[in-house]
This record gives sequence, structure tokens and C-alpha cells, in this order.
Amino acid sequence: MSILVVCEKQNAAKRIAVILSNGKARETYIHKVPVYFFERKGTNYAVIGLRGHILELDYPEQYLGWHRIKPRELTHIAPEKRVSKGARNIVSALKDLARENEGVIIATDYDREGELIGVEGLDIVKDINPRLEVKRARFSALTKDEVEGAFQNLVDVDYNLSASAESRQVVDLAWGASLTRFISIASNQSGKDFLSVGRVQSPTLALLVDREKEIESFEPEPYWEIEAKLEKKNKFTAKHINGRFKDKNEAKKVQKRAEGSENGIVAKVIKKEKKDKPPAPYNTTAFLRDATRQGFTAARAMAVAEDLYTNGFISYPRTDNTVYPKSLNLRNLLEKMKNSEFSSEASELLAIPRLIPTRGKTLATDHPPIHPTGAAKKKDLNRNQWKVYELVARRFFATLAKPAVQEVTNVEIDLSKEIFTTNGLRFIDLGWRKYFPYYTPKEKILPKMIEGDMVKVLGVEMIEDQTKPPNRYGQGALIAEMERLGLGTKSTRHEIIQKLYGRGYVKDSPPKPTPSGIAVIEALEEHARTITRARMTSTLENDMAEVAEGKKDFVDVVNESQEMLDKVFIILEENKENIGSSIKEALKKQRIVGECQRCGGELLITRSRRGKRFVGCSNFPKCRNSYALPQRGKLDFADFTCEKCGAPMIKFGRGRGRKKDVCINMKCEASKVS
DNA sequence: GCAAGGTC
Repeated sequence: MSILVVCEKQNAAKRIAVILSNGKARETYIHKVPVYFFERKGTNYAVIGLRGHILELDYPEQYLGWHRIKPRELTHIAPEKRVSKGARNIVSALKDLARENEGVIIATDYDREGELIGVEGLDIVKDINPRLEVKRARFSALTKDEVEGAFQNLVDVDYNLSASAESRQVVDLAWGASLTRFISIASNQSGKDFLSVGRVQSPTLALLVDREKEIESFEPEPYWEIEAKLEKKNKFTAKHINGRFKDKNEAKKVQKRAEGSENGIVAKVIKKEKKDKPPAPYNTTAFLRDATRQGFTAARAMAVAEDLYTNGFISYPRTDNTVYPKSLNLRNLLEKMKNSEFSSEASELLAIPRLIPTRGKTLATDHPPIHPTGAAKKKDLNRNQWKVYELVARRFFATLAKPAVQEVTNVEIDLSKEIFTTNGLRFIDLGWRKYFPYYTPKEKILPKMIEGDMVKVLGVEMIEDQTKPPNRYGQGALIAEMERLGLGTKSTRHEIIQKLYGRGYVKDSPPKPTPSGIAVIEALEEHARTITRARMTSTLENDMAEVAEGKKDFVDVVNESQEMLDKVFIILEENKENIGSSIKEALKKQRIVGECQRCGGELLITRSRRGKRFVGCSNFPKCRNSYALPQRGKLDFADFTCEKCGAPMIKFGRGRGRKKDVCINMKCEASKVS
């Protein structure tokens, strides 16, 4: 008997082979793909890893040209499965192995997409060898117990589960492709400049646009606060207990009254000890929240984390899990970390007799929370790698440490019957914050005071300020909000944000929607609201659950979605002109670089017929003023002109570095990019 | 040249 085992990825294949063969598996390359061979209980095994999905859903060749079929008709074309570009070798290897084996065991991740990935592998091997006997191994961690258990209790492939993932694929493609084409064609955006629409990206962009509108329409209101400068051995300040006064006169009266007293009397002192609990283990979202606060973009942080993962320094960075699995030996891991830059931290924690890690709300089955897996020294890694490694290592330590203990003191002081209040903060025990010092609140030490004490009044000031609009979402906060709304997955959220940048829908950091981003969302909200709402995802989730349970048919989900799309397109087609012109107008606004020095027209970023970008005058051909632009790298306009020659400035940067202000006039010395 | 989801 000989059996082929199909895993989700190469790493998993290797682990599974090692476990099942007790380390005796031989690695052989077939079509450049590593395959692991061994014998076990008289059966020969070959284990291969896929690369996630190996088949891709797309429309038939004849419809790939955007003008070959109307967008609304595209939704009625059945897409077909094709081998993904990067998976050709794997498919060749699968085919070879299908001929040589009598059975196949699907051992992909135990989740919805994993089931479909397995079925894709089956599609390939069954096509070559229909007589293959098929089984499924389900394990929730790549540990010896789990994997052994799964292979001793093989089950059947769950075609309902894989169909639920397929319905997602079909719905996403139909909505995404047809609306992307529609909106791009309506606004004349072709080639690299197309505009896109999708079930996840559009609601995400809408979050940013909504927030931006809140900020823009925010009307600041003035308010006044009264602050007393006080002294009792040390100087400190206290604010009037009313907080913000909306009425200046009222504030003034309070100030006058308080100013009248030379001394204040301590009216109340409340001291409390507060426990400050250690944080839960990292899942992807929490990790990205912290990494982006350290100045990384989410995509960059993920790339660095993946790099650390493949080099054995940290565990798999794509996870929803916030509970360490029982199989993770914390003590061994700390022993290992004694060889890292954090040997003293590891030793301290090892001294705790019983390690009780914190646990978060999500116990997922596919991967553990993000934690260090190997010891690293600063010199082993580059700067970014070290920053991420340190963050992960410190978080791991924090989850094993005891709570921090804060002493919080609230003092109220009476100045001529006006009450002023201030809070002190002191750490009695830093606890976990010693290991994870990133966001430790600042201590504020107040002088010792008891009720009835006299406090010298040095002055009473009125501070004028105004209410502030809400903040923009940072990338980390946006990812957290996406997670809350069920938008995207741990593996895709950061990519979705990058996509919004790539489309020119947002710019800068934190991401700020551009006119075209706003215009696209406004057009969709008005005419195709469904796609801009997170609800579309939750509806789809419900449908998928029903398909997985066998209560609903895959075909029903696809048909319902198609009916909805048909209705959406009736409205969209009616308003095509309007939609197109409003988006075009926004795009034009985005292209303005500045004023033309020759004729007073507008200088615009333009694409030549051959696709090269340059700056030209809006009065072309009357005015032929133009400037060359670098063809590669990110471009943005600055809102000021060159000091040397008066031409507009652009912000220009290649790669990751900060953008530089450069004059667009090549003859000007301020135009040097280097 | 489309989406989102896996993985690299």
C-alpha cells in the first residue's frame, strides 16, 4: 500500500513527515518541489505541501478583455478554475505522485479555506487517478499527539465545507470584477490606473471616508479650564473639578474667586491600589496594533514577521489565537531564551514556581499565538527584524509575568470653596510592565497630603482651548476595526490597506482618503450601497455557515447574489454618466500639481500615450509648458512652490524611505532627487 | 488590467 499525503504548505508537510516517520523521512525533489518519503507500519508514504490555493477562479479567456462583455453581463458568466501561476510545479509533482499511489490523505489546515485547498489538490490527483482512495486527517496543531491522533482516526472530506469556501470565491469575484470594471469604465480609468471595488476593500475605504467627513465637518467649540499652580514642598497643578467650561464668564468668575485665596485646603485624599493585568498573548491584530505604533506599516510589520518566522525566530505570524496551546512548553521556551539578548528576563521568569500564562478570548485550532521560538541576539538581526523580535519576545514574557500594581491618588483641594482636583500615579510593582515597557503610563508623584493640610497657591490660570475632531484611523486601529466588523482575515487585512494605497484611494500615514477615494465611496453609497457595508460580509458569512451545514446549496447562494447584483446594475447603468463625471472630477483635482508659471493655467500630472507620466499644462496645446517626472516611485504634490525658481514642488520617494520635496523643474538645482 | 483567500 502506498499513500500520498497532501498538506497546506511545505513547512507543514515537513513537520507532518517528521512526526509520522519519527524523523526518518527522506526528502526528494520532484519538479523542484520537496516531497517526503518514508515507511510506516508497512505502508509507504509520500508527503507533499501545497502553497495555499493552487487553483484560481477566473472568467474564461474570451472575457478577460474589459470591453469584450458588458460588466453587468459578466456576472452571468460562470467562472472556471485554473492552475495558479505559482503552483505549476506543485501540480506537476501532484500528478506524478497520483500515478504512483493508491490512496490520498488530505492533511490541510482544519478550517474552511483549508478544506477547499485540499479539495483543489484532490481535483488534480483524481483527474489522473480516479481510483485513489480518499481520506481526510484533521488536526488542530502540528504536534505529535494531534497529528498521530488525526492519522489514526481518518475521516471523510467535507464537501459541504469546501463548497462554503467556494461560494465565497464566486460571490467575491462576481461583485468585485463586475463593479471594478463598471466603475473604471464609467470614469475612463484604464490600464494601471483602474479603480477597484470589493467586498472587503470598499467597506474598509468607507470607514476611512466616513471618519474623514466627521473630521471635516467638525466644528470646534471653545472651552476654558481653570488650572491652579500649587505647592506643598513640591510644585504641582490641579484643575477645577468642573473640567471644561463652555462659558468664558463663568470660568472667569471661578478663577477670580480661587485666586482670592493664598492657601488651599486639602478637602479629600483617596488612595487606591489598582491591579493592572498583563496582556493576552499576541494574535495578528494585536501584534499589528503595537507594531504600527512603533512606526511600521502593517504590511511591513507582517513582512518582517514572516521573515523571522521562516528563520525560526518566532512562530507563525498569521493567527487569531490568543490562548497558548497545552503542547507549548513555556519553561523549555524560557530556557531557550536564556541564550538570547533577554537572558536575565528569562531567568527571572523561570524562578516563578508555577507559570500561569494569560489567555485571551479566542482559542483557535490552526496556529498558536505569536511567540518567540528561537533565541536571537541583536547582532543576528537587522534593525527592523530586531524591533519586531523584541516586541514579540517582550510580549511573551509579559503574558507570563504578574500584574502591575498602581497606587492611584485622587486629591481635592478647596480654594475659596472652589474645588480643584488632581491625580497621582505611582507604580508599587511594575510587574509585567517591566518586561513590556512600551506603553507604560507616566508616574505622577504628588507631595504627601492628608485632609486638612494647607497648600500654597502660586497662581490660578485660565486656559483656553477648543474641542478637537476625532483622530484618523492609524493602520493598527483600522485593522482592529476591520476585525471587529469581520472584514478580511488575519492574512489579508494588511494587504487590503496596501491595496487602497495602490489604487490612490488613500495617501500619507495615517491613511487619509483622496478625492478619488471619497468620490468612489460616495458613488457606491448612493447607487450600490450593499458593497460599501460590512453587512455584506456578515450576510455572506451566514450563507457560508448554512452551506457548510448542508442546509443551503452552493448554487442558491450564487443565484441570490446574482439577483442582487442584477438589481444593483439596473441602478448603476441609469446613473452611469453621473457616477463617471463625479469621479473624473475628483481624479482631476488629484492631478493638480500647481499653477503654470507661463500662462496661469493648472499644471497636471498626465500620462503620455506611451504610458509615461509627466507634468503638463491644462491649457495644452495653447501652452506647451511641461516637466519630466521620474517614472518610478511614489509621487505626490506639495502645496508650495520652489524657493529658487517658483515651479511647483512634488513629494517624491522611492521604496520605503521618507518622501523628499523636489522641484519639478529639471533645470533647477532643487530638482536633484538623490 | 478585475476580488479575496490561501502561501512565499
